[in-house]
Amino acid sequence: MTQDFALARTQRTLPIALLRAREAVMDRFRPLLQVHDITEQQWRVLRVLHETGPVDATLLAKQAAVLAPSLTRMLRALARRGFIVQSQDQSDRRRSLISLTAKGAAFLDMVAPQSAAIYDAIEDAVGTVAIERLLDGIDDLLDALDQAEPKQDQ
Amino acid sequence: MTQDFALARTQRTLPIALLRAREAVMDRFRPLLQVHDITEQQWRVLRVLHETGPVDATLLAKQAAVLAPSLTRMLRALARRGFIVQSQDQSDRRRSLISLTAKGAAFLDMVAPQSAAIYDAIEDAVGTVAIERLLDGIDDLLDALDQAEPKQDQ
DNA sequence: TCCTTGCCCTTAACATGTTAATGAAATCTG
DNA sequence: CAGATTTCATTAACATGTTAAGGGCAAGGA
Repeated sequence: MTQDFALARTQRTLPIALLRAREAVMDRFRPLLQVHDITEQQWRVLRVLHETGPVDATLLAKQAAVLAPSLTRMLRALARRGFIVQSQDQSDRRRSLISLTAKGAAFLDMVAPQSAAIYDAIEDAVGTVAIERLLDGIDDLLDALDQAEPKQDQ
Repeated sequence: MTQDFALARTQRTLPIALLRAREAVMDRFRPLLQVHDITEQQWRVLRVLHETGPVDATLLAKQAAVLAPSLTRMLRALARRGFIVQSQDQSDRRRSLISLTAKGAAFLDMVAPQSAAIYDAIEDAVGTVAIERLLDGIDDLLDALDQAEPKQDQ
């Protein structure tokens, strides 16, 4: 009873394949994150903050690919550790500006080389060209999908 | 301050790119899942059960790409709705065999065409060839990663 | 100005992700 | 066969995903 109707084989569908790929990649990073007592999502938030400088929560959430309610909780945790500070935007008091602290930047500088080394090992194993092809394929997928269903943002 | 040290641009790394791709695809399925009051993960479990027939929890978890503790909770919910039944394997009483019920199969048959239609729309938007290339690229990634770090399973 | 609308962030509630620990059963080892 | 080890499933504890709702603020229209 392999495929006797309209559904594709589960292992050969985008959602599961993308999920598996992500899990396989993240498995390489998990030990590092665990040693430094930080979650994958928190690490993404810190990296985006480093890249962009102070930003409001909405943009930060989008860039780090976390949902707003998750970000609210994570910021509490990151602030408790002194990695970020949150201040009110004076020109629009609904907005909250999030900034990396010196302590947060130092943490990033400490972990970044190890993170980069893991990524390099992945590139060695998979091949830089193959990874670039994959990233390009994903970009094309994203473009095609929001071309077909044009959301208002971006 | 775009990239002044070892870390790559976040938007151009495998973990985030794979996550975004998955989100973009799942956005298409979410309305359907919501209408039928089922989660994405529960839908995966039902589909795998349909494909494979009765299986033990460990294999089911692996095929559906969910963790064992999550599966335990989900099976409780799916059993409550009468979609699956759980029985003890007599040859190994640690194992629990999970089977799709007639009601579960009927639910699958009802939702499957709509799910397939959404997938077809995605294929139309993205292109079958591009999707196949992406899936092949992911397969290569997975192969390369567990070649480099050979786990005992599979 | 009032008031409606929309946006930003937060909270709530429930489901899943993640790791560690546990009990029960099977397997291995001496 | 007894003790140690491994495996299967579950539970626990905490973090995040997901949707809905709410409060505060901004912008626009009558």
